[in-house]
Amino acid sequence: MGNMKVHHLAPGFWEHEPSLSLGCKRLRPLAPKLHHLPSSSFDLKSFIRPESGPRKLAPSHPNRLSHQVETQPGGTRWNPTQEQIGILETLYRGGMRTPNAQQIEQITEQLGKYGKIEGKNVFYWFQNHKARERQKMKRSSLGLGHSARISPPVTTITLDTRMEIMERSDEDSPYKRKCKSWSFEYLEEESRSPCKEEENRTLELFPLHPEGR
Amino acid sequence: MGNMKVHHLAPGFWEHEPSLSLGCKRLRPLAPKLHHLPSSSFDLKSFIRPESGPRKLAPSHPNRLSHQVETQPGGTRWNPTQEQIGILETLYRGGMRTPNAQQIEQITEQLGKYGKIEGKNVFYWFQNHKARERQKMKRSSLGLGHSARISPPVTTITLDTRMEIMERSDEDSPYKRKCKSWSFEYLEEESRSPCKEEENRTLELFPLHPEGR
DNA sequence: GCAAATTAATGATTTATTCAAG
DNA sequence: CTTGAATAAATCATTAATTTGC
Repeated sequence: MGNMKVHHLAPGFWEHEPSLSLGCKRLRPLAPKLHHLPSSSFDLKSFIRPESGPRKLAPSHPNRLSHQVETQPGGTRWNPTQEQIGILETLYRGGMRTPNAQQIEQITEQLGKYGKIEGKNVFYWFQNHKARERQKMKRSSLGLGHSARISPPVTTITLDTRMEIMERSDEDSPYKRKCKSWSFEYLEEESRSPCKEEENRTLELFPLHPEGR
Repeated sequence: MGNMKVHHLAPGFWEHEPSLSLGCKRLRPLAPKLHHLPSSSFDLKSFIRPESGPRKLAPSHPNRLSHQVETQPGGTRWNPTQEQIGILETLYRGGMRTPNAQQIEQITEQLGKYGKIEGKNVFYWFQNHKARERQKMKRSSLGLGHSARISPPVTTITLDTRMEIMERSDEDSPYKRKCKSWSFEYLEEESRSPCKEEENRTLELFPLHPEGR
């Protein structure tokens, strides 16, 4: 549940992503966690946003970077630029394995300077990279008993504000649960489906059986 | 792990649901829970909209609701009310297995009438329920060969706008990828750790060692 | 009758797999 | 074949429901 998180409607709210829409789907991030108050209204409504919005983030110049088309065409999947990968790997080597929402947000912001990117891409990158390093390691361990027990030198990198890395365990300890936060997002349906014309049908929610089990 | 949750709301929030039951405990009680708060807030506020305000909606009467106490903010985990579960099960029985973002949003909105809830709770509920039904089925299949091959009647449920149930496959076909939704999540530090006082430390991002192994 | 201790459920995360774009 | 994206399985953790001792 998976994991998810949130917002709304007002125009111009979510920032993320520039316009677009097209075929793509968007997501929504959000949801912070809450510990305390949640504001009342939830924010849930927000989930989806269709569209467009204002963007934000990358302030100025989108640096142009390496390749990457941005225009976005049909939007498909994220295609990281060299710079983005370099930064991510640096972070990974630095010990980061499962960044929290805040960290993801900041990393995304940084990487946004080099090309289009969303928080989920960062999230997935770490998940995949971690998993694949693990496989790779497992595979190679079979082949040889060499151990490179030495841990790599630690480098200090600074990314904007308050981002810190947790301690690094060479191995990446699974299950180290602490607290967490979330964000949820969702993609939007394909919607290519047939009629969608009716915006608010106002149907009723559930029909029957109120049973509560 | 804990986390999130929260509740609170102003008095008169939860509403709906009047009556209730009391003694029944059957399956899930209702309950309110809450503890105090961890606090922390992230700022994802950016994400979310802070609403701040005490707005709220629940108009009128603070009905007494099912119980669910809100008082405490401490958020913990979501505790579904009878009504919420009933609705979710109805949808599940109707064939819904992996609602998309839009659907989650709408379901959340509806369920919000019966108690506090967030989109992620809905998302998780479907994940867990689906998985646990699967286990249950698997377990029982071992015991007996009886088959209850009959599929439950299909019910068509409509939720507000454009929400339709997808076809139902008795079994729930895995990997039927279409679009999806996501979730993001992450941990927040325990923070109980020693100093955390500095909000913006601008720490460095990662410790060193570029070597990743 | 209660409340601590135990157990059963089930909400929330994390890890493992799989699918598919490029 | 590499790797971004998603889903499912495995776990962890917290709360409801029971049980047990006084």
